[in-house]
Amino acid sequence: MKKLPRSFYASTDVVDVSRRLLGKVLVTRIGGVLTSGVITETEAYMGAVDKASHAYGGKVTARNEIMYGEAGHAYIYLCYGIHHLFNVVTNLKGTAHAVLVRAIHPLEGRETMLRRRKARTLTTGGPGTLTQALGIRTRYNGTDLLGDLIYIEDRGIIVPDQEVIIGPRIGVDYAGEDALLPYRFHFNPKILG
DNA sequence: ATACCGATTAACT
DNA sequence: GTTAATCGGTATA
Repeated sequence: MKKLPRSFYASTDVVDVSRRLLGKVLVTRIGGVLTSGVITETEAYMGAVDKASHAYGGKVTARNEIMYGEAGHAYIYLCYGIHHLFNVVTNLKGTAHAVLVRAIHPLEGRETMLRRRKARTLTTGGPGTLTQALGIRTRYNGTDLLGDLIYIEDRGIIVPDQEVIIGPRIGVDYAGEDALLPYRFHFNPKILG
């Protein structure tokens, strides 16, 4: 039940952070309501040297500047005009590395998540649906994950290497050869029991 | 000011 | 397999 420390995020290896986030628990207390889920899928984005990153080439804009800041903050942006995508900023200040959380396995607050999603069945298997379930929106861009609004806990869940599927990232075909990099990590939530 | 487009999803055939 | 929905970010003028 312990919140991940700043040092977890400040790692200079964003791909390693991406792998180690599997099995951790993403928690929100938005509107005072607790919702949470086990992270089951992530992707690493390697900043300036990654054609798939918003920070490719060292580009700085009002949208992506949070990625250049201190590790352990949330980078949240709107995609396709509809979906709020949640990322964790890693590495040192000035290095725009981040991990996209693509899927969770719901834990606490199922009723709240169902209501937010306006759905009969609770699916959180995509980067846009999980943020909807957890109440994450672009207005929380820049939130410190060591605070009490949005944070990530280690509850001792171990995801063995043999269960982890590694492959190319989704939806980044425009990134040329970088679209083929093995920066996507996921596992079948069935192993959680 | 105007035009193009996306780290997606759900509902189709 | 296909495609409409939808709007802020970004580039261009």
